[in-house]
Formats: sequence, structure tokens, C-alpha cells
Amino acid sequence: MARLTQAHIDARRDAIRDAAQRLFVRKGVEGARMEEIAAEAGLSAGAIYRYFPSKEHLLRAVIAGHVSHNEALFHDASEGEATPLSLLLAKGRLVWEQLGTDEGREHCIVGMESALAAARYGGAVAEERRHMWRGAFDFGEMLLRLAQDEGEVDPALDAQALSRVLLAAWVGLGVFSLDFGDELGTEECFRTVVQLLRRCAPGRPTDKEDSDG
Amino acid sequence: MARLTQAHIDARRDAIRDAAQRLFVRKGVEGARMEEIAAEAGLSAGAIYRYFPSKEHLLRAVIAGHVSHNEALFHDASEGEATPLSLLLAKGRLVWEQLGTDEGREHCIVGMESALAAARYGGAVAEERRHMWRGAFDFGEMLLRLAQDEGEVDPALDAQALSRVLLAAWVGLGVFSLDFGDELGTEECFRTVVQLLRRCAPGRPTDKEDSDG
Amino acid sequence: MARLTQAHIDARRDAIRDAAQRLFVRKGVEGARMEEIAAEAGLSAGAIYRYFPSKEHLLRAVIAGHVSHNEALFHDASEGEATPLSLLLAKGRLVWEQLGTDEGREHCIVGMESALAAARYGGAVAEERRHMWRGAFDFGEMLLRLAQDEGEVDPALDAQALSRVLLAAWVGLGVFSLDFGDELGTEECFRTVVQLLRRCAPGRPTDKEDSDG
Amino acid sequence: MARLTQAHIDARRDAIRDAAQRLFVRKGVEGARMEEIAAEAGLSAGAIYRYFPSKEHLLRAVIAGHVSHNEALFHDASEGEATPLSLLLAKGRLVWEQLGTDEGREHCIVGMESALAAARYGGAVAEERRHMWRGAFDFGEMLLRLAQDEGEVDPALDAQALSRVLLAAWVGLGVFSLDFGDELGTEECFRTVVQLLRRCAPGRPTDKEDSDG
DNA sequence: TATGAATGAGCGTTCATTCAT
DNA sequence: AATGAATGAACGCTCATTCAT
Repeated sequence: MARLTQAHIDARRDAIRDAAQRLFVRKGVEGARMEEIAAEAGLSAGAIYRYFPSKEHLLRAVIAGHVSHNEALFHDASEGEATPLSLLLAKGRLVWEQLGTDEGREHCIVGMESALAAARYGGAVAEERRHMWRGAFDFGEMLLRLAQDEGEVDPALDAQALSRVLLAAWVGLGVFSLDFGDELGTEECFRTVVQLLRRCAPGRPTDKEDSDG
Repeated sequence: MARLTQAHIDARRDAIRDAAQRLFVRKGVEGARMEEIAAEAGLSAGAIYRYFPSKEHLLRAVIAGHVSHNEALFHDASEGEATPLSLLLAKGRLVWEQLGTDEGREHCIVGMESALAAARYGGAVAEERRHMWRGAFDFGEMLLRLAQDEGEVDPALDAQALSRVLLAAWVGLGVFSLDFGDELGTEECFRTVVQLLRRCAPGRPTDKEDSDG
Repeated sequence: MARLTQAHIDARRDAIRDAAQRLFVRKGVEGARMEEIAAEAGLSAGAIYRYFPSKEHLLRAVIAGHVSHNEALFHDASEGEATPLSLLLAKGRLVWEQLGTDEGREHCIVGMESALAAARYGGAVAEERRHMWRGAFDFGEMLLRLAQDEGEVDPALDAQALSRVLLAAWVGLGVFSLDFGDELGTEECFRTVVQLLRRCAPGRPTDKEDSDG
Repeated sequence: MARLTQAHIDARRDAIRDAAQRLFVRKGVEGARMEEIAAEAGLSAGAIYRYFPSKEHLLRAVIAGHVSHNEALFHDASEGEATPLSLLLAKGRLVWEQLGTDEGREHCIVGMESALAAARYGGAVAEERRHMWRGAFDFGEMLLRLAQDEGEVDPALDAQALSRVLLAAWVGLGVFSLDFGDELGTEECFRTVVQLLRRCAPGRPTDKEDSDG
């Protein structure tokens, strides 16, 4: 056959990576056979190896896609919001709404697989994950600091830690929603997080007693 | 050899299960070979099958152990605390402190593996997980309701959702601490969670505007 | 490699089945390792599984081949024979001559293996065997009845039972010839069977006393 | 424990051998596990090895038992019969009646297993089998010769071959009765064999044309 | 002697990877 | 470039045999 254009090659690569992601999610990395992935992508088993040298490289590509996706999520503030806090909440709602979707479910599972891979083997995957989460941590921290500057959030609060806690809650609810689906009440949880943030406005009298009781 | 006492048999079973857990954590379920697990437990490969009929049963036992561990964590309130809120905080600290330990790390990884298994195959594992988390959700909700009754927490807050958000934050921080280890600042995060809870005391003026911004 | 034609695939399947038959005969079903069968067929162990999903399926295919072979043996009467009895004898000679050959020896061993499998596990194999033997029983009975109609065989004889006895003798001599080979005197045995049949012509005086003595 | 008397040891040996025979029959030699055999004999797995050094020796003992049983069958003529032919028929009936019993079924299956073992590995088992069948062949031939001497059977018939054919029919019907059970009509078959023998009385005119036509 | 826990070699099967077509 | 048949290493599991008790 004639030589494919680079665009075609890239499209094929992406198709294979997406097929792999679907199968990794559905059956786990070890449970997904190269032949199935190929079939899902509309190719034969051997053809994958023109695009990815091994299953492990395929997994890395899937994780890299997940990382990019996550980094995009926490990069730009939604525009058109008046204050830092409302920006944060808008971003939160955006991100939160993914929890219920099929895509969000996939994203969450790939995230867990990548966390496990990183915990076990370290290396580039672990590095990428740290980079990804640092970006998200910093993004949240930045918005919180702006909110503190604007007087929307009490400066006594640790913006860095709060950012991490909020993102952790998001991650944890992703796990819970795998277990419980709609039964979990993601919406109520989000509303509660919003209430917590509103309660972070300056002026609380009890803010000093927070050793840990 | 002569017949082992039941106590010895049980001890061996536990030793095998623990060895399996260590290897599942270290190398993943598929990556851990029965021979390695046996070696880790000080036996030969074939001997395992006297205690567990298959690798899958071994995995189930590990997950069941994880579930029991988690249920024990969220069962009894620590004694000697004066108020519901301080009870909640004391329990929180207890649970939180596990995040940094090796055991906590193992617990977290097994939790993620079991979440993935449940998401993919449903069945008894999924049911056990839901039971486990419902127990934890209810436990937190109960303490929060008591705190609301005592005037420590604003009754306008959704105790059920708040319980889930707090547990989600714990789960998410477990994941983060796999990636970041000590660098994460678990202590600061906990302190921030405590601050958030203190700010849940009744009497905030902003409590009505919390649609979602 | 590019796709094989269906004819090639079928040929390969047959080659594997024949290799399996040889090894099952030589070493027994359990004694024949898949790797050996593969080697005998000129393939590697894994390749077999493209053609047969398991060793058991391979065994079933071998037995099915044996059944087909046997059914073909007792299906059509040899042509060009003048009378039913000579037809029967001609068929008998044909069948009998197989006893001494290597192929006949293989056939006999597979037959015994399949008889054992059928006796132990019943199922489809047992059903196939009954179908096979019923066909042979009926074939012999039909020829004997024709011979009775033609006055070649005494109508007082039980054609059904006689058919079974003749086939039983053939089966038993197959077993004996495994033990004794050429030493058995298959030819003399066949001649004796022919003599017995000739003595079945009508008009014997002793035919009434045959209760069982 | 105190030393067992030789009689006890022998009894135990026999019990183990019988248990093994039952399990070899039920599940095949490879399918029967030493532990099952031990359990069937009321012992533990390891104890067998005090009586038989290996599974193969156990199989040999079972086959030897089968051989003895068969040799006993064809050794003594039943007493109290007037003529050689009636002796032969009486022995035949005796032997034939075993076909329908459970014991006969077991005997038949062990016979087939031993035939297969002999065909595959030769050695002592093959030798024992040949000895066994030669004894039976000779026994039948002797009775037939006596009958020929008495004028009950045509001297033109080949006594040796006829003996083998009769025994072959018996063996073959054993196989058939595994497949068909009572449905086979063993009784009718036996009666037909008796009729055939009666027709062997001297004086048939057609006895010369027996080439095979 | 008997027990039954443990061993360890071996087998059926899977599947990532290769490569002739 | 794509195919898909073939390879071959690896893994889960079984079970005859051993041996400490």
C-alpha cells in the first residue's frame, strides 16, 4: 500500500491508544489482550506493533493521555467569572460534573491504574503523575490565594493544604462513584463542598482552636 | 507431618494471605506469581493450594481482609471524648495517621485494586465494598448528626453528604500520598480539614447563598 | 503469515488430529503431552490451540474420526456379490483384514479408549458409540435377514443376536491381536467364522434343542 | 503401633488393591488419585507406600489380580456334565453370566486397561496377558477336541481357531455391554452362540466350500 | 506404623511478539 | 502496510511421592 501521511499515522495511533484505554478500563491491563485491542481499533494483532513497540508502551501512552486530560482540566480558569472564589467554584462544578459520566468513570479508572503503576514501578509514569498533580495543586492554591487577597477566604487558612484537600475529595468521590454510581449523591456532595468553602470566609471566631482536639 | 492444630492452620492461612497481600501490592495481582507468594510465606508453590483453592480465592481473602480492616476502623468511636465533634476529630486523626505508614500504603493499594476489581466484575467484591463504605458513611453521618444535636455543627449542613466528602478526602489523600509520600503534607491537610469542620459550627451568615455559585 | 486457505486449515486440523491419534495410541491420552502432539504434527505447542480449543476437544475429534471410520466400514455392502450371504462374507473379509494392519491396531486402541471414556463419562462420546454400533448391528442383521429370505440362513436363528455375536468376535479378535500380533492366526479364525456361517444354512436337525444345554 | 501379622498385612494389601481397582475402573488410571485410593481403602495417602512402592506397582497388582481371576475362570471344567460339549456350554454360561454383573463390568474395564497397558509398554504385563489368554485358548481347544473325539463336533473344524473365536465373542460382548448394558440382549447372544455350536456337529454337507467366497 | 503437610516436577493453556506472505 | 499463523516463554495448578511427627 501507499505510504500513509503523517496525519493518518497519528490518527491511527490515537485510535489504537483509545481502543487500548477502553479495554484497559473494561478488563484491566493484564486482562486486555493485544488481539482484542487490535480488534477494537479495527486492526489485526500484528499491526499494533507498527505504532507501539510493546504493550507497555501502549499503557504508557494511555496514561500519558490521561495525564494530558487531567492537566487540561486544571489549567485555564473558566472565563467570565467575577471573583476568584466564583472562578474556583465554577471550575469545581465543571470538574465535578465529569464524575457521573462514562468518560469520567473511564478517566477515574485509568487514574487508579496509573497510580498503581506509578506506586509499583516509579519511573516516568510516577514523574508524570507528580507533575500533573502538582499542576492541579498549584492551580487550586493560586485561586485560593487570589480569593484570600480579595477577602473571600480567610488568610489564616493554608491555601496549599486546602487545595490538596479539595482535590483529594474529588478523587475520593470518583472512587466512591465507581462503587455506588448515581446512588452516591454527587450533587449533594458538591453542594456541601461549596458550603464548606463559603464558610471559609474571614471572620470566624473559632479559627484559633484548630490543633486537632 | 502429623496433623497441625487448627490454630497453626489458621496462622499459616493468615501468613499466606499476608504474603499474598504484600506481593499483590508490590507487583500487582497478575504480576505476583504463586511461587513468589509461596516463597514469601516460606512455603513451596503447591502448598498454598492446601489453604486457598486458587489465586482468585487468595485475592478475595486479601480483599476481605482489607474490608474487615476498614470496617474496624470506622466502627467504634474512640472513648473518652467529651463531645461528638471531638469524637469525630479523634477518629479522624487516628485514621489519618495511617496514611503515612507502610501499612496504610498497603491498605490504600489493596483498596484501589479492590475498587478496580469491583468496578470490572461486580459480584461479591463489589457488594462487600459497598457494605464497607456504607458502614463508614453511616458512622460519619451519625457522629455529625450528634454534633448537630449538640449544637456543634450547623443543622443546615447535609450530614450525609458531609460524611461522604470527608471520607472521600481521606481516600483521595491516600492516593496522593502514594504519589508524593511525605512530601504531600498530610498533617497540614488534616489540620485544614479540622479547620473546615470547626467552621461548620452554627451561626454563619452566608449559609443561605450556597446553591452552587 | 498471510491467511491460509480453508483447505490448508482443514488439512492442518486433520494433521493435528492424526498426530494426536498416533500419540494417544502410543502413550495413552494422559501420557501424550500437547507438546509432543504438536511436534508430531510439525508445530509448536501453542499452535494447536488455533485448531482445537483443548486437549479434550482433540480427543473428541480423534474419537469422532474413529466413529466415522467404523461407520463407513459397516455402511455399504460391497458390490458385485451374488447373494446376501456372500455379501456378508465379503464385507467380513474386508473388515477382518484390517485386524492385522497398523491402522487396524490404531483403530482398535482408539476404540478401546473411547469405550472406556464412554463407560466412565457417558455423554456425547457414549451416544456416538451407541449410534455407531447400532448402525453396525443393524447392517449385519439386515444382511442376515436377506440371507434368511433367500434360504441361505436358517430363519430359526436370531438375526439380531447373530449380527451382534459376529461383531463381538471381530472386536474381541482385535483385542487379541494387540496381544498376540500375527501369532494369533486371524486368518484361521476368519475361516472358522465362515464355516460357522455356512453351517447356519437351513435344515439342521439339532435346531430345536438349543435352549442352552 | 505393634507389628502387624503377615495376615493383616496381606489383608491390607488386598484392600488397597481392591480400592485401587474400583477407582481405576471408575476414573481411569490417571484420573484416580493416590489420595482417593487411600481414602477408599480407609487409609491416608502416605500409608499406601508401605504396601506398594508406587502407583505403577499398584496398577500392576490390579492387573495381576485381573489375570488371576481370568485364569481361574478358564481353569477347571464344571463338574457333573456328561459330555465335553455340555461341559463347554456350562462353562460358557457361567462365564457369560458375568457380563451383566457389576463385577463383570469391572473385570471387563480392567481387562481393557490392561490390554492398553500391554500394547503400549509390553513387559511383564504383556507377558502375563498372553499367558492368561493362552491358558483360556488352550482350555477351550481341549474341550473342543474332546467334543470332536466324542463325535459332538465335526473334526473338520479348527478347534484352536474356534476356541479363539468363542473367547473373542465373549470379550467383544463385554465391550458392547459396557456401551449398551441390558439393552444388548446378552442372553439372546449366548443362545445364538449355543446354536452355532450345536450346528458344529458332524455331518454338514457344506463344510468343504469354506474358502471365504 | 500411620498421618497428612509439604515438595517439586510437570502439564495444559495463554498471549505478547515475530515475521513470511 | 497489514495480516494472522506461529512461536515460545511463562504461569496456574495438580498430584505422586516423601518424611517429620
